Amino acid sequence: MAHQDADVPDDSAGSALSDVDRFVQQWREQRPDLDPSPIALFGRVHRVYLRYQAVITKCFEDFGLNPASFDVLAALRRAGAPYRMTGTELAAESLLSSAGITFRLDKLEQAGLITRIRDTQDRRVVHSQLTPEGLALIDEAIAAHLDNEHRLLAGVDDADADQLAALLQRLEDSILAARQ
Amino acid sequence: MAHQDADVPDDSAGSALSDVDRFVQQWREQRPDLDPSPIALFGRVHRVYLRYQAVITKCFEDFGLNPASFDVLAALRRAGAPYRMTGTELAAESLLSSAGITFRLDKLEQAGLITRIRDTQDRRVVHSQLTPEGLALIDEAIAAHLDNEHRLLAGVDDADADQLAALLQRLEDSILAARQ
DNA sequence: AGTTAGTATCTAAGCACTTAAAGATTAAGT
DNA sequence: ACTTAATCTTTAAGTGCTTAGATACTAACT
Repeated sequence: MAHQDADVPDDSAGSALSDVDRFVQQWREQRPDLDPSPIALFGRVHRVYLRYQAVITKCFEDFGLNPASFDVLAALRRAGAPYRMTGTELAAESLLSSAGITFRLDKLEQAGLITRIRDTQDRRVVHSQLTPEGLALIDEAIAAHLDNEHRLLAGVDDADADQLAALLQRLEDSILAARQ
Repeated sequence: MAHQDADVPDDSAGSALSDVDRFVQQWREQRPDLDPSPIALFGRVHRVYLRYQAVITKCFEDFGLNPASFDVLAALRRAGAPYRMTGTELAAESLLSSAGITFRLDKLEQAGLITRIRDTQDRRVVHSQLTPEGLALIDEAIAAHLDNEHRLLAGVDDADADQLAALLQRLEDSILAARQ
C-alpha cells in the first residue's frame, strides 16, 4: 500500500495547512481573477471519500467482499424478510446504472450469496434474494462495518457528526437543485 | 442519463425523510442490536460524492476532459510555471497509485496536452509538463469548473460552506488517525 | 569497485464500472 | 386485435482504475 503513511502530513509545527488549503492558495496566486473557494469544500469531499473507501475496502476483505458487493447485500438485508429486491430498485438505492447492477448481481450469484427469481406476474422483472449464506455473511459484515465506522469517527464528537450530516444533506439538495 | 430525475425525492409533503435517513431507520428495525448512526454521515459523504462527480463529469465533457485528466492538468497548472511535476508528486496529490498516474499521463500525452521529460540529474525521474495546448485548455476549463461549483453551492450559504469544509477536515483527520 | 537496498516509472492482468443498444415483456392508444 | 411506446434486464465494447511485479536507476555500505 503505497499511501499507507507517505502522505500523512507532519503536523508537529502546530496547525499546518492541509493539502486542500494549499491547493486553494496556489490557485489564488496563479489565477487571481478566479474565486477558488469552492475547492476548499469539494476537494475535501473528494479526499474524505477516497480515504473512507480505502479503509472500508480493507474491512470488507475479511469477508471476501468489496464495497460494491457489500452495498448490494446490505440493501437486501435492510429491506427485511424475504430480503428481496428488483434490479431497478437496487440501481436506484445505489445510484448505479442498470448494467452496473447486473454486473454486481452476476458476481454475487456466482458466489452463492444471492439467487435470481423471475417474477411470475411481470416477466420482465427479476428479483434478487439473499441465500441463507448471503444472509449469514451480511449479518456478520454489517456488525464489523459499523464497528469500523464508529472507530473512524472517534476523533469527531457526536454534535459535530450530526451537524456534518445535516450540512451534507443541504449540500446534496443544493447539487440536485443546480443540476438544471 | 437514467437517474436524471427518477431519483429526486418528491418533497411536496414537507421535510420528507432522505434516502439515507430511511437506510438508518431500516437498520434500526432490522438489527436493533447495532448502532447504525454512522451511516447517516458516511452514507451522505458517499452520495454527495457521486452526485458531484456526475455533474462535473458533464462539465468537463465540453473540454474533451474527464475528472481524471482534469485533475492532472489542474495539479500542473496550480504548481505554477513551468507547469511541471513528477509522477510521484502527482500520485501523492491525487491519492492515486503509480500505475494510475502512468495511465492518466499516457492519455494526456496522446492528446498532446502534456509532454514527458526525463530528468538529467536522476534518470529514474520523469517530469510531466503542460504543453501550450494543455495550458490553454486547463485555463479555460478551470474557469468553467469553478463557475459550475459556485452554481452547485447556490443553495448553501457561505457560513455553512465554511463550517462544512472545517468539519470535513476534522473527519479526514479522524479517519487518518484511526487507520492504525 | 561491488553488492545490497531503496526509489521512480512502467507493464500486465484483472476488476468494477460506464454508455449504447438489444431482447423480452407489458401498457396504451386506436 | 394491432401497432406503438414504455419498461426491465442483459450484452458488448470501452474506460480508468487496482495490485503485483519488472525494469532502470541511484544511494549506502563494505
